[in-house]
Amino acid sequence: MTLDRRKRKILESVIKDYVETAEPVGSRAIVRRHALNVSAATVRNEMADLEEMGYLEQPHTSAGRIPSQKGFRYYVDCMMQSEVLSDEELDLLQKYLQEQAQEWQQVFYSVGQFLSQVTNYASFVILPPVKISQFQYLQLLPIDSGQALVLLVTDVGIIMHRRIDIPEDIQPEDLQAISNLFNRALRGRRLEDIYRSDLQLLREELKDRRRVIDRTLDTVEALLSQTGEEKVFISGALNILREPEFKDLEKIRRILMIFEEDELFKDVIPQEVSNTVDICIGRENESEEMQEMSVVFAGYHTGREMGRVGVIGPMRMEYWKAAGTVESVRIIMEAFLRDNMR
Amino acid sequence: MTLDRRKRKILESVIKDYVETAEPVGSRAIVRRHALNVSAATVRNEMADLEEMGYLEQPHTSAGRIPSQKGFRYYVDCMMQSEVLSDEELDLLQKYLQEQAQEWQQVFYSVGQFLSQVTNYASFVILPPVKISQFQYLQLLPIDSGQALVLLVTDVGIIMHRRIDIPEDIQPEDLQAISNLFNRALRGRRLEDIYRSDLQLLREELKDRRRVIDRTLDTVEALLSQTGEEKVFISGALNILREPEFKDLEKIRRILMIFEEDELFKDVIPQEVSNTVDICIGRENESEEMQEMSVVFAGYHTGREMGRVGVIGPMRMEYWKAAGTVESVRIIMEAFLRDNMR
DNA sequence: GTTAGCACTCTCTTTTATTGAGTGCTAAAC
DNA sequence: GTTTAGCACTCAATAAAAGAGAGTGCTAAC
Repeated sequence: MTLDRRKRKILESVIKDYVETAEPVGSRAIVRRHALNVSAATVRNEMADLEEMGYLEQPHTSAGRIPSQKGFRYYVDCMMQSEVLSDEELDLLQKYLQEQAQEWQQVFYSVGQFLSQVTNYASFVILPPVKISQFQYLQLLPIDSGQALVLLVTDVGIIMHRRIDIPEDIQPEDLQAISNLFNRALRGRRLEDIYRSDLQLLREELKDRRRVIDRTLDTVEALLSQTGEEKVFISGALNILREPEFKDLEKIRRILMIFEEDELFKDVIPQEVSNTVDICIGRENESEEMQEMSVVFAGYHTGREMGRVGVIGPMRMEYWKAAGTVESVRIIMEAFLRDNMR
Repeated sequence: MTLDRRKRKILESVIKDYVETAEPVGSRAIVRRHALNVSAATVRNEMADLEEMGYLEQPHTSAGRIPSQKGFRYYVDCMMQSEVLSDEELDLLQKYLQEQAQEWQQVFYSVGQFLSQVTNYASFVILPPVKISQFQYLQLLPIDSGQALVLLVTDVGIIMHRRIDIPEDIQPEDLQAISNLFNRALRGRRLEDIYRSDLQLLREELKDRRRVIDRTLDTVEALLSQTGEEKVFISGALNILREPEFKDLEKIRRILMIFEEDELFKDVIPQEVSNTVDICIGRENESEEMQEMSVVFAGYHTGREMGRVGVIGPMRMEYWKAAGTVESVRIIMEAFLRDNMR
């Protein structure tokens, strides 16, 4: 499992060159471009060894070598040095964040934009599901004669709303009373608990009361029913069109469709995330369609919840750059959320 | 400018076959597939005429003919019979609308989904800019100690909100008083007028009053500053990957990037829209990137505002189907908005 | 253990033939 | 005058053949 110094150097050279050129790398090219003090023939012997060990493979007999999935894995595990963000990139990220600091969701969007711009891969930011946060506040507001707004605010300041019809004769005080009713019953409860049980109880309790209460209950239920979903921001998905290994339009279409459909996409990214950068290479991905792609990602905390952030690119990926960028972004984003939001 | 019966029949045959197969159409194929009571030689002569007149063109000498842009234009203007939605399609549209009827914006999204699914082209729905609608209602709501929500509701029920910091000691009644202040001053005014002038006046008038008022003014201004944008829903953009004429990945990327960026996209669709279906074929489009695509669109009314809806596909498009579908959708959507919303 | 040398392999590119769909033109038929 | 059969001709697309070149694996010498 452990390789000697020279083999490692050669493996690294193959990876670097292949990532850059997308072409198989030959022995001569390696001695020329990387200061190996040996001849091409020696490199050839070493490469033959590396192939036998499974770290390299040959598209056909008379071609150079390309790194195998196992080769990338070894590199990532045992040799890679993450490349940290440059000062310019840090400035850029700060600018992105500054500009869009007002709205909670905008922060994630900006981070995604930054990630895809800096890495040239598709980036994603998956927000923690809303259902874990707490009910803080419900307010019924009259908007028009016969219409009211049901407004629901969570402890992290997420706001949901929907309009309902109400009888014309109802007074603002009544609406306020109903709001208070809900607030007394639900304040501080987790949304998922409310959805699962509290709402039922409340419904029992309030049976045969006013129509508006029923409507409100229904509306709250409808609003909560969506809180299980995790919002996804994807940027730079079209970058894969630039990768020379993707020529098959039907394959591209399938991948882009996953990027388009949040529900599909979420299943592509592993659920269990740690706080450190994790990497799935090629067939390590569970998803059928992602067998030729790699995912570099990390979990991030927003208070007690956890979201996921990362990039997706071809297996022939600049892992060092991607890993460093994702890691930096994770840290800066966490800090930003802690300091500027709520 | 006017073609005799037989020439029209032949032009139509070429268009139908070419749209279906994406291959140049030969004289023999025409007599075989369409019940022309003449020989291939006759058709050849007619086709030569049509080519000379500019309605057909030949990729190379020994190929069949394909319709030129002018040919499509003639067909669309003088021969086309729009194909109305089938009963199943109408049912499907109803289902889409029923399911998503709750939220104003969802309606447009559903309509877009339907359009792209039925036509297999990319669809778009451009919403009228919010700024034309009227200020109905502003409410300051305390959420947390030191935080309040500024809530702005328009006459068509669009809701905008943002959180602001407020002094801890401020009372709910104060917030209500400030809300009332704004409401008295702004109710019924158009958002764009408020943004352009009223807000300035109000600022003068309220100078040196409480900090919260200032904050609120700033927030309202910030909210209104975005109301000039027209929201765009696009569906089925990836359908273009299926069209055989699009093989060049760089070209595809440029087109998809336009679909991704609302600001770019809006410029691709003509501004002046009537209430009937309009068609831009190939180079009739102003946009550089859309020279090989066609747009079938119509304007729709939502009260006094006007939005745009339509589909985008290759020049080799089923115009009859697209035009009929867009027209039906426009009518049904207008009716639905009128009856179910507000 | 390392390296020069060389035969060998296999893709990629270029060249050459072959095929076939489709045209345009001419002359005869209607 | 219009239509049609017939035929030579054109040109892309496909297939087959030839050539070039990058790179390997192996052998033998250092």
